[in-house]
Amino acid sequence: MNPKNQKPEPLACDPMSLIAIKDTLQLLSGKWKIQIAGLLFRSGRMRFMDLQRAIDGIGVKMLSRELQELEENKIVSRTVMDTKPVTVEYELTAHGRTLEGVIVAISDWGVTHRNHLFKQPSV
Amino acid sequence: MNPKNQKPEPLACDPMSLIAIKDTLQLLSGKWKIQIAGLLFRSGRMRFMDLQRAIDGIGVKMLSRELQELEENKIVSRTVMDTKPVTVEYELTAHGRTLEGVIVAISDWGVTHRNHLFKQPSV
DNA sequence: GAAACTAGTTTCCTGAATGAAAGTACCTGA
DNA sequence: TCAGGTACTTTCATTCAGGAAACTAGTTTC
Repeated sequence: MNPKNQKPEPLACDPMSLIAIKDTLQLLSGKWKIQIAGLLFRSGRMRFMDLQRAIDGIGVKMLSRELQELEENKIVSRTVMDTKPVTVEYELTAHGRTLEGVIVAISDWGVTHRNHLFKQPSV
Repeated sequence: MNPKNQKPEPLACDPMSLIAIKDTLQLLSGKWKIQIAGLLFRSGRMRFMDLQRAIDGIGVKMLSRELQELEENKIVSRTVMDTKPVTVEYELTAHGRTLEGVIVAISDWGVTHRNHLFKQPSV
């Protein structure tokens, strides 16, 4: 009945913190969400096109989609401005701003350990 | 010559911190690396099968591959023990332990904001 | 009326990520 | 010698993330 290969029961020790990590990662999944949040954290409100210009390599589709998901999860708020032509501004919600610790930790680690990254490149 | 759709030049303001975020995320990319690092951070040395048992849902292939990538990037060390049958132990390197801030920030945020997660579920 | 700006959505496509299962290899105890 | 444990690797299949380009839609400027 048991297949030959390993299919272990999870250990009783599945610590809360592992589940918490999983939750957070799921919320911030994808290539761009943390970058978007980090940018909004530093820059405050930003418009759609400015976000695209600031985030190297992102296309409109992914930006649109990631913003939608962040909005659904109350990380980012979306405000349609009464301008001609309409512009839309995005910013972190109060809840989104609680990600400060995560954003700063990730950013700081990247800065500090740049030399060590990716098998210690010749940079 | 310019296609009709938007393909903006990146803004001059492409802050160091955004690049740093990108770097860190690339290093920790994939579904499992941060979970693995978080587990090793809490538990110290662990063997292959114990890691699999502790991480809900991971299969042998992914565990093997993620560990290899973490090892290549000097986050995790791999030690073959002189036992019968051979066992292999993994632990964070000194460099891997500098991820503490990242791991703790992500874990803490998940714990604190569990109620807010995923559109404020009925949990 | 054509071009260009705003902010998207939709369609189509590709490559990467992931997973299940089987195979490799070695050793131990019944 | 056969089941079962260790630790993987390989193969095959599938799903999904991501990207390019076209398209919608309203407004403004030339």
